[in-house]
Formats: sequence, structure tokens, C-alpha cells
Amino acid sequence: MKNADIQSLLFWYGGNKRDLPWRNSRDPYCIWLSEIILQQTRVDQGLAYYYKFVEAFPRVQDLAKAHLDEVLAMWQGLGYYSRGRNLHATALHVTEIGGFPSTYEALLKLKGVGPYTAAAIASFAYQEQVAVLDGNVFRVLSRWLGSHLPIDAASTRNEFQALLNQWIPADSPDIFNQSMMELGALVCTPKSPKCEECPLQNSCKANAEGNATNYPVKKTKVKVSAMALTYFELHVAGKVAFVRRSNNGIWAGLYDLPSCSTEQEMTIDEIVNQLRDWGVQGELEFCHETRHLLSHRKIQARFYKVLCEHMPSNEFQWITLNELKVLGISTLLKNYLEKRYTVVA
DNA sequence: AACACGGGGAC
DNA sequence: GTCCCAGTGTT
Ligand code: SF4
Repeated sequence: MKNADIQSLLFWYGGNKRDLPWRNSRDPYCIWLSEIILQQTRVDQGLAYYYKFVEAFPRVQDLAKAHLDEVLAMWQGLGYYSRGRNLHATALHVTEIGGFPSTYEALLKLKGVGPYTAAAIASFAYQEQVAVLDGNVFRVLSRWLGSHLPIDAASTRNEFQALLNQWIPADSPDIFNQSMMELGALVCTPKSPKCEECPLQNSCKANAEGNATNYPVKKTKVKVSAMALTYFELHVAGKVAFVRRSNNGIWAGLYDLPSCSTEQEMTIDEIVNQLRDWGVQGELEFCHETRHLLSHRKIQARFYKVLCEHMPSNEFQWITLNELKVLGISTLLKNYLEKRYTVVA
């Protein structure tokens, strides 16, 4: 990219940027928080969470003092819950070492901070001359170059990163980074890019070819596998059995009804056996069936209810639906509970 | 290098 | 239905 292109880009940004709260700050905490929230997440979706977190935890020390369950409850609905767990762990670590690291290389060592986020914090908070490379920048650059290299190959990332690091101006690395991302978000969009409004239109190869949507090229497509999830609402004396999901896999660390994950729908025999293993006795009632889509899973969920005759001797936590309000649960379970109990989980 | 990991908006 | 979003961690 020539200097004139970069100047056009920066000028365009000055006149067209959105007013986003984290852009008014050079506080590494606010920038870090916003960047974690916005990983694979649209600004529109993340904005409310950003306000919620900043209000509840104005400083990184406040976030460090919170319990992980509280953080995950606030993260509920945003997805990619390992972000919430890493957010809390990093808040503890940063508080421990007395503040955020101030270089790209040091930021990269933080949990939940990869190449994109490290570059974002380093450039936005500390004006380090390191380029961000996110989905927007990949798309803009792939089109501008007219590149047929798959953007999900490591070699392409390295190549793009080297070009950007060559172009990023020393006196305004933060503005350059935000300009590239903003251009991808507002003009060089995945579908129907507005090339006629683009500050790079005269130098863009894809625009010259008149086929911007031929780019970018990807080699992999995420495959969606089917999965059956059988949930059990186990009641004893006004309380319901819950478990805390493991720190691996889907909805890691969230609270959940006891459930079984299988490839095929569970048979009644399998269900009866499972309940016997748990020591659950009582009449089994089928309640609800629904489907839930994740990026990589197509889930068929079936919900059963048992009014237990005795307290099963096992590892469940028995809580009231009211107590559940302060615990993080999946959107699938939240939708179910809202449908059945009109509670706000 | 390939895969796991959410949810929602736009088309 | 499809695509993909201010990506990172694990294997
Ligand atoms: S001219 Fe079109 S394709 Fe090229 S960078 Fe601008 S919006 Fe993207």
C-alpha cells in the first residue's frame, strides 16, 4: 500500500468511525476487556456486555476480586465461555504483577490473549507499531491484493502480517489498525461491499476485477456434527439438581442440569439405567424437545423431569431456581427454563 | 495443520 | 438454510 492509500484510509476513518466507548480510552484494562469480549463477536452483540462489566468491575482489581461463577454468570449468552474463565484468570495475574504488560510480546503471554488481541492492546494503549490481523483485516487485504491464498493458512497470515507491519505508520499505529478494521466492518463487508465508497477503491485489485466477493478464499469449512443431549430435571423438596460442567468441552464451567451427551437419541432403557446409576427413584415425565445450533454442533435436546422420592446420594448440587440467577448457564438451558418457569435465569 | 469452542445477525 | 463475526487454546 502506498502512502497516499494509507492517508486516504486514515482520512476516511476520521470522518466515518463509529463512536464506541473503548475508543475513548487508552486504559489497557478497558481495551483488554473490550477486545476479549469482541473476539468472534459483533460489536452490536458485545456492547451491552462491555457496559455491564465496566460498571460491575471498574478496575482490573475489581474483576480479580470477583468469583469465577459471578464472571461466568455475567458472560452468559456471549458464548466461547473459556474467554470468561481466562478473563478472570488474567485479571488475577495482572493484579498480582501490578498492572498490564506494555509490549506486544509480553501481552501475548496472557491467557486468552493471542496475536490479534496482543497487537490491539499494544497499539491502542501503548502506540506500539504492530498491526492487528482479524477477520476484517484479512478480508480487506485479501481483496485489495486480489490474493487467492487461503486466509486460514499460517503462511498467509505471516505474509499479511509482514505487509501490514511494513505499512503501519509510526506516528499513528492505533488509528491505522482501527481504520483497517472499521473499513472491513462498514465498507468492505463480507457481502455487498460498498466499493464505490471505499477510500482504497482506486488501488484495489478486487475492485478493478469487479468481483470483490470472490475474496477472501478459505480452505476449510467448519463441519457441523449432530449430537443428542438428554436433560434431567430432578426435583427434591423444592430444589433442583445441578452440576457444574467440566472445564473442557461445550459450555465449559457453566452450571447445567444433569445430562447425557450421546450420538443418537437415548432409549428409554438407557435413560432408566442412567437414573438408576444416579440413585434416582420416581416417575419419569417427558417435558420438552428442542433443537439448538452451535457453530460446530446441531443439538437435539430432550428434557425429562423426575419428582424424586428420596435424595439421591451423589454429587449433584441442590439449588432453587432463584439461586440459579447468579450462576452462568447455557442459552439452551436458559431458553428451556424460561419457557417452563417464566423465570429470568 | 486441524479442530473445538457460542450465539446471533444478515441474507 | 448459509456465512461469519474486533480469535484463542489444544492436540
Ligand atoms: S474497493 Fe471494495 S473490495 Fe477493495 S478494499 Fe474497498 S470495499 Fe474492499
